Amino acid sequence: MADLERSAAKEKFLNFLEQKNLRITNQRRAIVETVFSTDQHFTAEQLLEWSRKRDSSVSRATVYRTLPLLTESGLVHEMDFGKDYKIYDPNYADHPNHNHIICDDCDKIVEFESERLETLENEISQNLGFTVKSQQLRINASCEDMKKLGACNKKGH
Amino acid sequence: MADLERSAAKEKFLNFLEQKNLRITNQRRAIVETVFSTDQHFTAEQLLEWSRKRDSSVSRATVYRTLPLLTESGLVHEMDFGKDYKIYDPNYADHPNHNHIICDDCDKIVEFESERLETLENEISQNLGFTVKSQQLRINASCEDMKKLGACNKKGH
DNA sequence: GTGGGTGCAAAGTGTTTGCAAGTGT
DNA sequence: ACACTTGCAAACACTTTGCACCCAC
Repeated sequence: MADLERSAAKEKFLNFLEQKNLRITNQRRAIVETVFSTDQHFTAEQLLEWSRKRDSSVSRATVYRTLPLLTESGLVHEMDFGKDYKIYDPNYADHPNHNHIICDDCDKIVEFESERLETLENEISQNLGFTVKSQQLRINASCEDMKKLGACNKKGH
Repeated sequence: MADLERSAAKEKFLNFLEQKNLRITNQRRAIVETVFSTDQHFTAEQLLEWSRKRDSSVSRATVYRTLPLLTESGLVHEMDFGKDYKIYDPNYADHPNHNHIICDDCDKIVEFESERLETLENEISQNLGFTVKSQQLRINASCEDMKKLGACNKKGH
């Protein structure tokens, strides 16, 4: 579904590097291609592992140094779900205001958007005298219905 | 305002310990009294510092070992605002569904509650086939209006 | 008395950084 | 060539844990 969007994102990021006079190295290319060839959320460690399949010379340091560039470019979103590592979301540019429900049983993460929610958030913030820069709604839940349908995989990842 | 609620919370926690056959030591007493004598959010390190004023024998290890008990008891809420340390909120029992706006400029945290928000969240979750266990809305914002009123303290802490 | 609790310091974990060598432009 | 990048390993910041001693019950 998102093949075109993904290669567009890759393109955008390479432009972003150019504009900042940053170099397009083989390692960065491998990382960027990895990021924008998946729809999945990932951790820094996963990104390292996957990127190394494309270019085994990619180091942990380079991954950690590239992630801030990706988030700064606005194409990837950094999230915190209360685990001790951060989770990155490559779908950010397409859906900048999506929220997440996490199943506490199987760690499944489902994204959703809601205009009503956004409107309400802006309203509340304005009443409190703030200007919203970003919002993040995190709902921890159990997907009981999914379990009944056999879709909740307790084994986690 | 919350003096009665706070000593009630302390009481509840001591009961919680009893029920689990855990001991009420001087160190735990110092930590608990510290927690429930403030309205402020705090970090583990701050809790250590404050607790040591009551009992200098409190160690970092004991603080870190007591915090999970406090959250397990439901009287304190653990939160993650994307910093590299966790923030604890002793107001949880009184207002279990409050949300937070963080001013990115001065790190000020403002709590708020909204019934409409809760209703909306539950509705969305149900539609997606989840049963909500907890929700956490975090809004990052800038308190420009507050600055105009002189209430935004850029110096942070 | 005994099983849980404590302080200490060492170990862990995810992430950042100093440095010398390498490389895109 | 020059400045930006890299890999490595050491450094970091926060949190957890092994151990021998201690103490609430």
